[in-house]
Amino acid sequence: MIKILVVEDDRAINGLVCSYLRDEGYEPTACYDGEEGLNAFAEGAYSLVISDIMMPKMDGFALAEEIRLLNKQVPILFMTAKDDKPSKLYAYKLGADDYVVKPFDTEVLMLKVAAILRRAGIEATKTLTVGNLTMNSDEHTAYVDGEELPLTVREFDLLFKFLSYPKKTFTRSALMEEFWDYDSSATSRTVDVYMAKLRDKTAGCDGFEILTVHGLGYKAVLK
Amino acid sequence: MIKILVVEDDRAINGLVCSYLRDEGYEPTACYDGEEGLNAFAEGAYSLVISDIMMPKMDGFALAEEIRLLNKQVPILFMTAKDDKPSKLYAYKLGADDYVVKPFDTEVLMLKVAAILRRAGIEATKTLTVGNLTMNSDEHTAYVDGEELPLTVREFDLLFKFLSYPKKTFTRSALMEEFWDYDSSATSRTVDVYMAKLRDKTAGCDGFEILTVHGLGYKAVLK
DNA sequence: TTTACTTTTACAAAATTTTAACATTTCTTT
DNA sequence: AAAGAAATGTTAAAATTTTGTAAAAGTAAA
Repeated sequence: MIKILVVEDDRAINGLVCSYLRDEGYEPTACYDGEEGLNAFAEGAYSLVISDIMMPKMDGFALAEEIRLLNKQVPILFMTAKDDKPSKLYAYKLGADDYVVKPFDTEVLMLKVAAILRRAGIEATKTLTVGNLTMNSDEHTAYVDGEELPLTVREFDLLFKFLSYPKKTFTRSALMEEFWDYDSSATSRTVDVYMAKLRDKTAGCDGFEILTVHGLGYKAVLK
Repeated sequence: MIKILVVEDDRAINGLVCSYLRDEGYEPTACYDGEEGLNAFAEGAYSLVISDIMMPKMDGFALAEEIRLLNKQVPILFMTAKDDKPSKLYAYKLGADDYVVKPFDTEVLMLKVAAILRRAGIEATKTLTVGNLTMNSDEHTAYVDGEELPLTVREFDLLFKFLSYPKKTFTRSALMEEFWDYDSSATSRTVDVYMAKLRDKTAGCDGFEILTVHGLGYKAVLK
């Protein structure tokens, strides 16, 4: 699933954009100011940031500068009412990938999103890379240092989920609900067995670690 | 006939690529530097540009920029010895559709060409060659080492699909949806029977293998 | 009807999932 | 700090699910 961060203080516009993105099969996260956006970005692994420019607390340009410190590659798409050249130029200087002027056609926005992702090589191969591990959800394969790491479907799904949301703690029941059949009678201890398997199989990975959150569940943390 | 512009100063490589393209049924035009390539592009209606990056007179990036002024859509595929990230990113920014690093496998290049044309909605090749197997979708025929391999319609369709998207995993239901009648009541186990048949019939093929992705479906991998 | 192809069926084989038992760690209470 | 309780780690066998395959049964075209 391709995660997109939407930062826009106008709740109506934010909701509209997110809803269209969801319809297109993306996984949007809504934030309502730059500060919130930056925090969210630091937490999750986003493939694209769509941001307004004029916002309270931290404007879009400041947000982009901060994001660039964290990640030099993630594409950024600005939405703005300003149509003057200076800010456009500034946006491109910050490595913005595109620029839509409000009011915009949501269809145009979706096309731009698809184009940006394609250009960034994200859509083509739905891959996730953490350290020396690369996972490809199309191929359902994982590679460590270029060598294939055999994972069963359930192992793959769990690991992909954990690495898509680094630092987030997942409870056993949340995982069971998401990845097991609703009528599965399996014990939640089953999850523990999978965690042990994943820890074992990913022992050679240098970019993350699966930690136990005693009394709650598990999480992956980047290192 | 699909016209492809090949811009590459190394005459040996240029000739090789053109010859393979011709074998696949395309109509390649050879140019030996960026300037020549740009002139040729302005003259003819090309469906795809394959270009080296380091060339005399005008390099591949400059050529791509010029071509983008003339045509915003034509797919561009770069060939290069450079494997560094900056130039890769720059290439994508220019709207490159793909990127092969020299020395490359001509077979891989042909598959990429077919994939790009398919993505661009341009009618793809009628023939597909993987190792000693050649399939022709027009005639619905397959040849292994020049000898005809008898395949039924369904077998042909399935194999052609798998080899068009090597490494991609296809679920049984996705295959049923694509190749079986909407009202077909056939079990998804039917797919398994076809896989067994294809494995049997393609036992003499040396370029690929049909693998089971337990719990998901099947995929073809090149070897 | 014959022929070629498709689908089902049934059983074997393989792979994965789950359980269960015991070991270890972490937390809580004293 | 120590003991007990609770949660988690680990492992291998058992249970279940998925897949391989051959042969029978069904279908449609020549």
